[in-house]
This record gives sequence, structure tokens and C-alpha cells, in this order.
Amino acid sequence: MTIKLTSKDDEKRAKIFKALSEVKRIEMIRYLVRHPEHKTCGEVGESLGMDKSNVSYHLKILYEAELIHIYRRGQNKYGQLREDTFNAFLPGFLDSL
Amino acid sequence: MTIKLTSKDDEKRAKIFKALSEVKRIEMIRYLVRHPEHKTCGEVGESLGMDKSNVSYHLKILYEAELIHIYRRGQNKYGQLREDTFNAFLPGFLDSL
DNA sequence: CTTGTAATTTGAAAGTTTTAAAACTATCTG
DNA sequence: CAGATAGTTTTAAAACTTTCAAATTACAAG
Repeated sequence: MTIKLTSKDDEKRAKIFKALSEVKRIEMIRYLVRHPEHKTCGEVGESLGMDKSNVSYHLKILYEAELIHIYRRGQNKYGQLREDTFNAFLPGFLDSL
Repeated sequence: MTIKLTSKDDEKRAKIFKALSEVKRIEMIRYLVRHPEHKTCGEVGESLGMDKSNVSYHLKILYEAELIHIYRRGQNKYGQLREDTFNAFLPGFLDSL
């Protein structure tokens, strides 16, 4: 079941595109695609050579665009792709990465 | 024949996403989808209630992301979607508008 | 409760984007 | 050529984004 989008969704579309308009955030998404075992924020930052506060900043933008879920387990936080959003707004995108 | 993309294309992807990260530019793309008889810059601006210099500014961003072609005929300039780019980077997107 | 580790928030600096008016360039028509 | 119309460039202000260090919060384990 695919959701039908209309011009009312333009704000949402724009937000998603803005979230993906930085190479670093595309790399973060790719990292999550390639590591479905759910990596912590720290691991993401380490792998991509980013400052920890900067990782938080970018993850929040992805979260606010509903491109990822974030859940805590103990001291760590994990990012998880929201395939529902990608499928609705960018079908085929995750596979193209 | 679809083109295979890699992480080397992240700059290009980011540029395309940035170009589509403004509601106005999404509306411009939709306008071009719905008016394949090739509307002038002036008509686009008129329809979307934009200042002419602002139309130029936004069309240039879409052009630089290779999302549209621009050609002149007489006094007018016309925008034309680049389906090749949409198909390569955002398959299904134009149909979702 | 204290210490350590993980992540977020805050705040300042630097950089980028958007807007709109004014000046400019290109083309057409008489 | 002059005047009109279509679009672009320049400029400056306002708004927004990104980065990083320092302060802060959240949780775990002793």
C-alpha cells in the first residue's frame, strides 16, 4: 500500500529534501543502510569523522524529517531508518545508495 | 537503461536535494510537469506569484542541479524538465507530484 | 552518592540562502 | 535607432544553517 501524495505534502517534501541536501547526512543514511544491526550515534560519528555534537545536530534534522527513528538502550542511542517515509517520498532511493 | 549511482555521486545528490528543498521550487517543477507545452519564465512567475528576479534565481538553481533545461525562443525563455536526471536520481518523483 | 561514558543543548562565529529593488542585457517591433 | 517587453545580474539586508567548544543531562556501575 503506497500513500498518495498531493501538493499539500510540499512542506513535508521540502523538509525531507533539505534533510538530504548535505553530503554528511546522505553519508549517515548510507551508513545506516549498510549497518542494519543498529549503530550508536558514537559509532556513526566515529565512522564518518564527525564531532559528537555535530552528529547530534545532523541526526536531529534527519529525525525531524521523519527519515529515522531514534531509540535509547542504556547509555546509547541508536538510529534506525524509517523505510515507510523513504518508500512514500523517495521510492528507490535507499536502494540507489 | 538506468545509470548506476555510487557514493561518488553524493555531491550531485546533495545538490539535487538542495534544489528541491524549497516549496517554491517544488511548485515550479510541478508547474512544468503540468504544462508540458513549455511555459515561459514570466508565466511561471505569474502563476506562482513570484517576483521576476526571484524566478530567475530559482530557475538557475534548478538548472544548476541539472533538473531543467532552459532555452530561449525570441524574447522568451522556457524551462523544460530533465527527465533523465529525475529518472536517474529520483525515479518516481515526478509522478508523485 | 560518585565517577565515567554517551549524547544533547547552548551559544558564538562563520558561512549560505533567500528576497526584492534597481540597474542591466537581449530581443522584437515599428 | 527608439521604445517596449522578457529575463538576468547586482546588491544588501534578513533569515537560516553549519560548526565547534563548553556546559549540561541521562544513564550505568561501583
